[in-house]
Amino acid sequence: MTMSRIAKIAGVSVATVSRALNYPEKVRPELRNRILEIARQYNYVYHAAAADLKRQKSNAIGVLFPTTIGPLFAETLMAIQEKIQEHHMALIVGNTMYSKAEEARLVKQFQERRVAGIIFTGYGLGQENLIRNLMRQNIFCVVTYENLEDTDINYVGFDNFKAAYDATNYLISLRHKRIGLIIGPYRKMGRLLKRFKGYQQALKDHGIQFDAALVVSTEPGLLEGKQAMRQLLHLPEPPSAVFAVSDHLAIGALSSIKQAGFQVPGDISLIGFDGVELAAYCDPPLTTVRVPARDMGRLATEVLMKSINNGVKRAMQYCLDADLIIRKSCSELK
Amino acid sequence: MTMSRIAKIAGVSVATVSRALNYPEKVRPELRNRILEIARQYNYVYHAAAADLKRQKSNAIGVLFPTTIGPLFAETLMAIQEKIQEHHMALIVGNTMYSKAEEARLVKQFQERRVAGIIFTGYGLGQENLIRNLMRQNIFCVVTYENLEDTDINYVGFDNFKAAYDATNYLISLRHKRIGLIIGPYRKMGRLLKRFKGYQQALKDHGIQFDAALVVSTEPGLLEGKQAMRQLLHLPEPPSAVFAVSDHLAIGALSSIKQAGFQVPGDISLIGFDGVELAAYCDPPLTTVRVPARDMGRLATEVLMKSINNGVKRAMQYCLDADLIIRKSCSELK
DNA sequence: GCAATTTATGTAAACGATTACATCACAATC
DNA sequence: GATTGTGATGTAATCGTTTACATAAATTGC
Repeated sequence: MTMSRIAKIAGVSVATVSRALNYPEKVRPELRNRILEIARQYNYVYHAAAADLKRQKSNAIGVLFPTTIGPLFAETLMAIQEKIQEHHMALIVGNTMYSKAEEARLVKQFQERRVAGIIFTGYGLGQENLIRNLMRQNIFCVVTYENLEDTDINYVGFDNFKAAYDATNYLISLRHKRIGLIIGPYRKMGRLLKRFKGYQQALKDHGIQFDAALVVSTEPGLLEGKQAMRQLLHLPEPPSAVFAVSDHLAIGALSSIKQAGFQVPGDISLIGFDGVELAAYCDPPLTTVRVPARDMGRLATEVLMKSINNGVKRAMQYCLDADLIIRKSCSELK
Repeated sequence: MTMSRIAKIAGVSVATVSRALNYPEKVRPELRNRILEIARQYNYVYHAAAADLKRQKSNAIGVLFPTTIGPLFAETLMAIQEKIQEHHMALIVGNTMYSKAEEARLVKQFQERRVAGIIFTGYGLGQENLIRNLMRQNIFCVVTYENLEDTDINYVGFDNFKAAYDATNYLISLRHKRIGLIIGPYRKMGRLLKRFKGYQQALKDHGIQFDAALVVSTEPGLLEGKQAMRQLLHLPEPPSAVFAVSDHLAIGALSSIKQAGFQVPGDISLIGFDGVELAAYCDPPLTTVRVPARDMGRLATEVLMKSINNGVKRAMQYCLDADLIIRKSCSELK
């Protein structure tokens, strides 16, 4: 079933059918209803590809994630999803698996489908040129999880440096001096690097010597957190507090600490990052930094929609708050 | 940049350009390279919509999830993702939010995009007609998380009844008689209903009287698990063991039990469902039923690809194993 | 009652690929 | 050397919409 077949049956032109379907107010109600009725009867299904071809754009938008495992990205994805569906658009997703090549492939795929826009989630280093290229091709982009202050790129992020600084600072305020850091592959990822620097700066600002032996860089994951913590525990002079830069890492670390027979926070204070709901259900409930995963998703999608509907305009940039959530996993050093 | 522009520049016909791009072996190497080079130079991007229109199908496939929060579905999604990307296809995702209407809207969207197939993840009740309709329109479907034995529908699932039966049975083997059940909205969802029945049957097979007061049906989620457990704890005669039919519910329940000052498994045995990695990192590590989330995703995608490539054929149906994983959260009733 | 405006509909040309079919050159066969 | 076969390329129709423009009919204003 196609519009022209419907047109034939209704004894009108395809233009009228198209209008009846897309701009109902443009066709006389009586006729419109007749057309709609025929479409329904014959099970007409709109052919998006044909429309996309003619209109030279689609109503699909692409989202790029490193991975969707881990509750954080899943929340952002969910928020994006909801907004997208509100706008009756389609969402094409891709996982880069932290690989540049895979990312390139996916972006190409998005271009081939002529997506209206792309949301980059927590992207790596230096995609700025890629994004500018896309914008030039009229594909609007937004970046989440980062703040790209001195660029002309849309973003909805938070201050990774400050968030890590605050967390470290909190530990210091509890008199901790030997503070371990368990962090993802920060050398490869802009926002992790910023967090690393936030940690360093907090130490520096309080006259605490940075000790490379106290930082473990690892892949994200529960097991990795556990292993990293074990490593820290075996240090000649183990830390009295640990900042695990993801709740998943922290939960892994927690299990390692308990297994070694230590108490949290009695023997070791532990602070996480992300603020996933789960952190509140740990034993003890995990102090953490809440990153605005849902809000970023929501806002980023809105920003994208605005860009798309109003043409380019100037960059829209939002830096949301990431708040320290104090629960029970940290205590003052005796 | 379009094929015909490239054709003009190269002094050949569009057909040749199309062939150079799609069936490289069909055009003389020298000419092919010249065309490819021009395409590269002029930043040619393939126009998927145009091809889809002409070919009357797309290389996109749709996936439907109730929601993507909760680690389980996220894992399945990830597995699907990987397979899809291996096949160089595009993945359109939609969240039904457990709503029939939303599901219908998304399916329509998929149809409009002429997806090659749809993966239904853990679908509700009686979509069988919907699916048969889609198949008739040449949109191949696979259902995961369910086994639809006596139908002609592709599925890659596991035996929900048996999985729940086994878990309950295990508790019974530890001499428990009052076994609580915390479960999602089983009245609305086929697979939850089957699990409920598995629980009932296990009781029955061991001569234990079913007690409706011991089952709490709730939305999935940590908080809900916690509340449900609280409710169970306040019973005049609380259960000595609880089967929480999702690890998330179980973790919520666990926190509730601890908060009330009871021990797991000393006072109350607890068993989860799903077998997410996280369950191993609880305190105590959670005994659970491992559902083959990744495998279902992988296999379902493969089944779909085969359907698509080979035309319809007979239904492919796989019932994978869901194993009981015994850890530390259950003990024998004294 | 006529011109001017508005509203409803039709006409037809795109959009950018794919592909059946036609053509042509050349090699292989007897 | 005529015939057949093979491989490379071209021709042109087609997929199902959208939309600028044309036209016709109805409404308005004076």
